[in-house]
Amino acid sequence: MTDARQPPSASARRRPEAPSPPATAPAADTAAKAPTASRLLKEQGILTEAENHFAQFGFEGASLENIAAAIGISRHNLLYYFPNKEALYQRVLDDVLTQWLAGMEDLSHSDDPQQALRRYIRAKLRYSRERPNGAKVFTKEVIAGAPRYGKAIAARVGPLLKAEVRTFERWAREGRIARVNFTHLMFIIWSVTQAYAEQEAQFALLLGKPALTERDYGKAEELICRMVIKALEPDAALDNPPRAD
Amino acid sequence: MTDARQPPSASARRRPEAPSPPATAPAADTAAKAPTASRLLKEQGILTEAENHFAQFGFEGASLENIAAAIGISRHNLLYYFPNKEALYQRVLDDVLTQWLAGMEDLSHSDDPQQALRRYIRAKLRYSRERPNGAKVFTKEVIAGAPRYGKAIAARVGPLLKAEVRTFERWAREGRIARVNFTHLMFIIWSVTQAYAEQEAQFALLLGKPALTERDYGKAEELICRMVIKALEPDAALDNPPRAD
DNA sequence: GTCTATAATGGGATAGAC
DNA sequence: GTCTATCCCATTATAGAC
Repeated sequence: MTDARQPPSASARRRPEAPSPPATAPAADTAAKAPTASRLLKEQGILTEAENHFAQFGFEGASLENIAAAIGISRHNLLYYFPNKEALYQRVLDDVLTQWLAGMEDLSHSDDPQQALRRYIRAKLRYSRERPNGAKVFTKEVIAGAPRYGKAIAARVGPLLKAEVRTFERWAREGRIARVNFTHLMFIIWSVTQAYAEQEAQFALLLGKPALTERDYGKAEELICRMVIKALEPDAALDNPPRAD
Repeated sequence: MTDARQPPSASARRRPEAPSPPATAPAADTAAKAPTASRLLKEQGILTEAENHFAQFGFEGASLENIAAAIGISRHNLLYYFPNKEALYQRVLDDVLTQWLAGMEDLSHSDDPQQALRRYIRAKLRYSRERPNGAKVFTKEVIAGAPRYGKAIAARVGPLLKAEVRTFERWAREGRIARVNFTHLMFIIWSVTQAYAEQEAQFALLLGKPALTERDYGKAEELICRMVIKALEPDAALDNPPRAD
């Protein structure tokens, strides 16, 4: 953890504005809130830092003061870009969820169960590795009972999960996979893949390493895929009990 | 406490001889100062409430004021029983870890891989159901990078995990289970079983229920066991198990 | 053991400077 | 449009009085 936290110096931080305004189409949208590339850039910087702090301290524990200080701006400057703490938090979670749901849609559109699952697990693990703090913020929110983001989870994840389960059930009817409880299967896949983001510190600690390597993630992927795919291997012709959901 | 951190030297560990059990750390303070029964009772009440609050708000977010108020005492009365927030937090985590490690020791002492794993998964899921807040506090600590409890994890979990992996490797040598990465297998079992504590809110939300029922936990247990046991079925025809080393 | 005072922190609103 | 300064109020850790 780079803790090169520096006190917010009172020195004036004059950043020259973008010297050349986009002369191409300035009049396209007259007074419509121009996205202003520099603003988007700064927002992104705030969001990244906020993700780090929310991941480490949770919603209550994180402070706007520290988030702002970590990127060298004042708290009031931060509040200019996001109206309040809650809005900043919601944006962080929105972005994480958007990334995850993209991977889930891919899963539904495939037509080869094994390959689709392998791809999904691989993608989810890659997110965990590349953007662990997003997963951490999400899990902390869920642990607390999803008091601030529960509605968004129900609204955005619920429908996709149902579609996913329907896809699995179709595959099961076609005899391509065994009929297990597919909802719980998704819960389990989520849990495991996210654990490699959230608990990286613990896993690395127990492996005696400073951090997990690409090889470690490869081993995890191999084992997770093995577990999922073996569990979904059709039970041959032993018996095919139509299991109640 | 005891900084028994040892690098996982694969070289210095040649003999599979049964190692002397690495003296699990005695649970916190012993009977050094004869605590009265009423004091123990009050301590337990504080610990239970602290577990709830730390689970919901994290270390930074929880306040001694609220914990004390929830059980009808003053903050200063609480501070009489626990010197500060940090000590209270450590005690909560000590108690959780003690419970988990007991289940792990049982796993090592069994002689039937399948039965042992089923029992372990069932026990871990039962903990998740009966005492979800302990798991939540633990996971939140790990998510934050284990800044306050990392040493205890390394000292208490590490040795047991190694013993566990050695047991699995013996079973694999005997051809009773397939040879997978057993360390990651344990990581995965932990992640999944704990997820049913930490993420109960999310799972229930997505199932459209106010809370998970015993049936839900039963379904989870069935699927988790299936995944683990199928993944450990010896590959038989593919490559013959290495009978002797 | 309980109650109260103080200092520090943090979120938020408003006004105003570049 | 972007950023800073001042004020306000709630919360809380800590210390000390009773």
